[in-house]
Amino acid sequence: MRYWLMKSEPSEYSIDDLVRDGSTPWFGVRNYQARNFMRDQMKVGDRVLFYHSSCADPGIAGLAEVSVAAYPDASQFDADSDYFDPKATPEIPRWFNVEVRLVKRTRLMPLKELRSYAELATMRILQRGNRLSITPVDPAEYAFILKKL
DNA sequence: GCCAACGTTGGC
DNA sequence: GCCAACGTTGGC
Repeated sequence: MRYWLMKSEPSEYSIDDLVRDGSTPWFGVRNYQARNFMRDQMKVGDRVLFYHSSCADPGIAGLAEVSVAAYPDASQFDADSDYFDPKATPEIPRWFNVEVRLVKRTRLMPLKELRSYAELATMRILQRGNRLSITPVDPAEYAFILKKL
């Protein structure tokens, strides 16, 4: 089993939305590295840290798990969508998404707190210039975070 | 709103 | 295939 951190802007999709929906397709990722993680590595049952980004209180807001393996992201074919990609076709899709299911809402564990733990010093999300919206999390880092939540 | 970091685009 | 310009991310 692998562990991941997935960022979402709460103004777009928050932990409250996931509590309401139970599960959701993680569509709209338009970065190749993040796509490759979803398409090639994420498996049903993988654990996910749900992270709020680009907001007043960035941090980990809940736990989720991969509930459906990657399949072509429907929004790439939708001309009315912000995520439309004219170069993608159903025969040769370019973008994929998994689905994630809520495990539980947690307290908000702020970015500042994450930075305060020496145990998490090498976490991808904490490195300067990090922008990837989906990143692998080390099992030891995941276990440490779980203990602190 | 600012700005550093980084990915993508497109001309050559 | 290089690389400058441009756009986006995301914390502050």
